[in-house]
Amino acid sequence: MFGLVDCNNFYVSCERVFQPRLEGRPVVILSNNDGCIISRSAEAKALGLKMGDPYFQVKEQLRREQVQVFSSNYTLYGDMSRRVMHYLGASVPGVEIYSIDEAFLDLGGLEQRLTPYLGNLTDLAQRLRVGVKARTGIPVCVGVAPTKTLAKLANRLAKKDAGLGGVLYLDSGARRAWALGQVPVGDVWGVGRQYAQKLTAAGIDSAADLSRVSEAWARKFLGGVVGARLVRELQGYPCAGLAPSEDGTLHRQSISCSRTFGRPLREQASVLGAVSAFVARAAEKLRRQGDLAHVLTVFVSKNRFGPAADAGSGHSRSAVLTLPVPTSDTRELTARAAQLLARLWEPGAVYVKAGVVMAGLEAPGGQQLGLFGEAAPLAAGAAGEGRSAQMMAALDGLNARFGRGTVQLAAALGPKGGGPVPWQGQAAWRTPAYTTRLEDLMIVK
DNA sequence: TCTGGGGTCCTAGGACCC
DNA sequence: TCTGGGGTCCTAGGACCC
Repeated sequence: MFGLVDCNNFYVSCERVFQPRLEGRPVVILSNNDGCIISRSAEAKALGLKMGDPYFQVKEQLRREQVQVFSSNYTLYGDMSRRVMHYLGASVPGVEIYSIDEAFLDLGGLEQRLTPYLGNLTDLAQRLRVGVKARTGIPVCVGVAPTKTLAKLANRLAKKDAGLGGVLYLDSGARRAWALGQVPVGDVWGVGRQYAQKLTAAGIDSAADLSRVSEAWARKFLGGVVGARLVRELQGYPCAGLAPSEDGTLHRQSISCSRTFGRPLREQASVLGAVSAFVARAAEKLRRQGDLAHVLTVFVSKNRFGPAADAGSGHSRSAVLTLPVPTSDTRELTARAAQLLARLWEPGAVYVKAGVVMAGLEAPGGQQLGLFGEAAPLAAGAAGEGRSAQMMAALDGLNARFGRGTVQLAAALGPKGGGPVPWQGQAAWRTPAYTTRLEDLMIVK
């Protein structure tokens, strides 16, 4: 049996924890660069504001309706997320962190172990909900069902129907059938815009309808094996297990960093500065995960909304490099990224965004084995790697202690003589890092 | 003027190998 | 005339997720 815990309007909820005056009022959080709406309170949703609405398009409405607007504060959200996940991890046998605001729970066999005193899985889910709220201030809903897909569906209903008290357990065939009938096919986990269109055109409107299509049909029209699994999961046959997240962190298979610039850039030096800063950030994440990258990608994008951007595609170009030796050294990665950027560069072009992706991640050590598994005789190289690791550890230590960007490569610095960094974007309404910066600690007088 | 960022998995096709 | 069948790796692209 799976549980799915989902934080309600997570980013808004995080802000509300530290600003109780926001309770009951419409609140939205904006994406990086204050570009789009990415989190909305229930009151904001009721005003018709949509996920992804560009800020400049709804600016007037926000002002008129006195909506409280905030830039995103990922330092705060990340820390709040850790607290929620830690509590969940301490409360049930297995937790898979699915995203910053969602976690799957392993509730297998738990029903049998619950005593009359402890109650059933609904009671357990209810206790978790109350516990998270009491310890972190974050409201959550819980869905419980025999498959992940059904747990997501149950969670969705628990969130929508206030009468359920934030928890829904699909404990019988009858209840599952009822739940499937409640949910439009486009709201099923794994059905996006394209598939929803295809499905409704075929007369499949609800999750219940979708649960009745044949496997062959699902394979043909819903992306092959993915679609087949999706339908099986709706029928109650689990196709995915729980992958517990060790020590409360998420291990990723690729790590990236990308940003839309504060303003369009046409000078290669400026874009190189941005790319260097992105490499530094991504390499930091890479080292925190304890991995080396074998594959490096750099991409640059032109404005995809401009008049020239017909057909929508072709606004982005990327270059990929398989590194001779996997690394997490910012200096090595920056040099390689600069080469890739030079390869991509179109003179005269105007770029609005760039990014780097590190993939082919592996733990140190494994890559040095020779053909027959023996340690390769790379004494000099190994010593070099030791020095590199020491240097990077020192870099990370200083930046952790004195703030991000205290020590960085010259390539990632802004223009000489200070002034605004050309690639840095807007964050006009960012709240303090209440929980992670001593200077930002809330003082209660 | 202004339209996010960071992920996952799967498929298909080509090159190359034995 | 006949035109294998595995396998790998790589790239590009598509769809989805929060």
